[in-house]
Amino acid sequence: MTPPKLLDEAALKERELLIINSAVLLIQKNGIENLTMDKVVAQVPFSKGTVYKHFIGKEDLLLAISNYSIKVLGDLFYRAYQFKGCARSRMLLLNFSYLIYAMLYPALFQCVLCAKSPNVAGKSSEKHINESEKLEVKLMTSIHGIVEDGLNDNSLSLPLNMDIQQICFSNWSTAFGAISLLSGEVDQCSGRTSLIVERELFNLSNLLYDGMGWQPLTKDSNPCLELKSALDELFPEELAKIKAKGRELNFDSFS
Amino acid sequence: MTPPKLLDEAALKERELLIINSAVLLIQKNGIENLTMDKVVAQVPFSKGTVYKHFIGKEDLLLAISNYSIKVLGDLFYRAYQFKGCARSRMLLLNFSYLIYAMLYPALFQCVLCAKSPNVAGKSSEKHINESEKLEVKLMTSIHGIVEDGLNDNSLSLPLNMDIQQICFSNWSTAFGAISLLSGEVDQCSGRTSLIVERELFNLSNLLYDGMGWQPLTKDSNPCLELKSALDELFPEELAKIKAKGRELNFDSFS
DNA sequence: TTCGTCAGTGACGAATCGTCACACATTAAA
DNA sequence: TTTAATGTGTGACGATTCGTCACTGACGAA
Repeated sequence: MTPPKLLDEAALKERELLIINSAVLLIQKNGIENLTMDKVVAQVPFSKGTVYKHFIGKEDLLLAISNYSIKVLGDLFYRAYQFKGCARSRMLLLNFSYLIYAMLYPALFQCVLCAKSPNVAGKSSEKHINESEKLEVKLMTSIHGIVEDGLNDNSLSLPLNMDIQQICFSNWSTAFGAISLLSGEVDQCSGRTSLIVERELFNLSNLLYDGMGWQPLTKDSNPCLELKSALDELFPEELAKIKAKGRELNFDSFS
Repeated sequence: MTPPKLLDEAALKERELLIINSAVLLIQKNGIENLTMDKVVAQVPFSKGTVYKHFIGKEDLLLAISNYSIKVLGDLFYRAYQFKGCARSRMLLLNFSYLIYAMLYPALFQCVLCAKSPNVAGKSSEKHINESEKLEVKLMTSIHGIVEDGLNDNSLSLPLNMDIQQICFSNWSTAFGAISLLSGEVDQCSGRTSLIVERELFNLSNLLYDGMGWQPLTKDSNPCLELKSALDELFPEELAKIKAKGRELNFDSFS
């Protein structure tokens, strides 16, 4: 009479990942707006009913993809956090890991943006929403850690009326604004042709840190070269993949 | 044999605006994702075919709504640009006019974000795309003007390796990042509850201006109070409307 | 009056969504 | 082994939505 559990947890997870990966491939090929549950089902060795067992709807699948993306980004952030060097340099490095992520996985980046919209979050399952919140906390952990390192080595002091969380948010929203406005493939703003995302992110981050009074411990000759070599050391594979896509991080324009 | 033009331009424009307004009302009620051409047609004294004469598809309508929104925002920006006071204060004021816009017309704000996505831009008519580009130039004009005022009165000097356009973009993306991350009605990030959008926008903008070395000409005692009174003077109706919605700009938390 | 042109119509096919009645598999008890 | 109960998987189905297109009617010119 005991209700039998026929499926083990691991198989379910694996299947979920398979569905997510198939959906990501479809998004990369057709664009996120043309993602169709029917197409996903066609790509996958399960029927529609089974897919809907995992995701209560299209939006729920989208949120799950977003969560998967945030895991990927969280890994990049953590690597930046763990890198050698002074806190300010690592924070800049972290922002550039965000840019690398946006350039390398534009479809994933877009999924995260879409998942933020209330129409998606409102139609998703509690399970995936909770997971989303946990993942974002983890994402913030790396930023938080770097800020605390900066506070501890006295290179950074909290500005008036600001706490650590606000500092973290400042950095996050700055990077988010620059990257989301500039990383789109379509030139959205006219006259924006002269804006180069890596250069603006570099300048904007440094303006922000200067505004905070965040001092680099190493009075290095060229912070741009320092960033470049750190990126080469920390993200060699990612940079190679970006190069393979024909889009290269270019630091020559602002030496 | 001459083909008769039976419809005058003005009537067409008026009808287009009627369709747009009906669509905006529907978005406010049902959310942007549930906007349906059928529903729009039902709200409007025209048939589907006529609506499709004006907009080649749903995305084209969305872009048209976005353009309409940018006009509204452009007006707010221009009022901030024309206001009295030093350049830095007016730039801060402009950023807050952006926040007022996002709070007052969340549906419009969301439409602009959506219209940025390639799937919308890719399916829109040349006519609306061109209009979009022109409008964004106009939007940037106010920002550009304030920066030039700052340069002219020597309160601001261009940072190393940055031109006016990059300064403009810095301010724009900073405001965009903070507002788009925090103005959502859903608390998206966990732990974000302690972040207050008006406070973070204030702090972030000032950090940026400090980083640029942008000096306020008036050594006023309290820049926050100065902003508050400027907003009261420049946007009394808008602030009243926001109050009527139950959401008030609160400056008490960071006096 | 007759014809040509154009604004306007709404029924239609295609595509998509999510559901549900049913079929199959596995285990426990008889 | 048989039977019952429950978990798992299926894909046909109705409901929506999209954008089109053959048709109607109004108006002016010949």
